Amino acid sequence: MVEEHAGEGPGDGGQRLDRAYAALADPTRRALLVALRAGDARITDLAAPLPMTFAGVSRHVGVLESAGLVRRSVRGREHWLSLRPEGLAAAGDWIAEQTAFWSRRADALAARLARTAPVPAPGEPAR
Amino acid sequence: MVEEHAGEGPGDGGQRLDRAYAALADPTRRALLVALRAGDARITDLAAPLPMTFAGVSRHVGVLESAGLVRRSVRGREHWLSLRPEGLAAAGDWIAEQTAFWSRRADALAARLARTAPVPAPGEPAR
DNA sequence: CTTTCATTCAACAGAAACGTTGAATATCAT
DNA sequence: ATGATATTCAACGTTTCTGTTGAATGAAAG
Repeated sequence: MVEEHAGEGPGDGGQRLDRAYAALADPTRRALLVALRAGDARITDLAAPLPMTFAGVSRHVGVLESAGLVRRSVRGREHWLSLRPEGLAAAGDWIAEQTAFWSRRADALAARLARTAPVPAPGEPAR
Repeated sequence: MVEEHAGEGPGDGGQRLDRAYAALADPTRRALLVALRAGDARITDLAAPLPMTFAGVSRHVGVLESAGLVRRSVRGREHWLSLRPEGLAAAGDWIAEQTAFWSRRADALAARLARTAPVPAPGEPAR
């Protein structure tokens, strides 16, 4: 038994998640993802508006790629980037699972309170 | 105008998000969050099962705290940690917003395809 | 008051990240 | 072939992270 707790996508030991969150932790990289919502783009296109060297952006793109957040398709001399929704979904899922757990606990607690005590005010924070 | 694009929680320039994702990028820190789902705990309790120095864990807790993912309440000589759902929610929201955007686009595209038949592809990537 | 417990702090070494520069590679255009 | 374009790669300096150690602080217990 390997203690596969708390939804770290099976297989990797959470390294996928490590890279995804590390990738998202940089504002430039988040900006790249947002830029790609407008449609696929070459690295040149992405780099143009950014206050950074082309090589710098190229690196960031590499990080996003190996985090599984973008896909690259090489077309001759130009590399086209596109979003990879599954990647972000995976990152979102871990968070979702945590918050779901909390909600469940919160609900259970609320239910228990509602059962055993004089209900203070429906819906309102019971203070 | 400051280009408040794409849901970076107003006020900070995304630094809150930076820290949250950076915090989540570390497996030890994620483990701490998971551990806290079982209930509030002192740093000693959290450190016990981890293959790391107490001081090391203390540092990680500090990171989680300044990322807004946990709350600390000092009680005499012991520090009790609890989860801070709003923190994770904020991190989750950015991701959710992105994926929502994609879904909307995907839906629109699907609808268009269904309506107009062999439309090649909007924008560049015409294969 | 002295000891134990819970925690931080400071200094350190090693590793990784960020961005730059200059050179290398491969593709397209003439 | 020549030259321009799109991109990576390697090396570098700086900064930030990770974890350790040893000392310092402060509260509880004896």
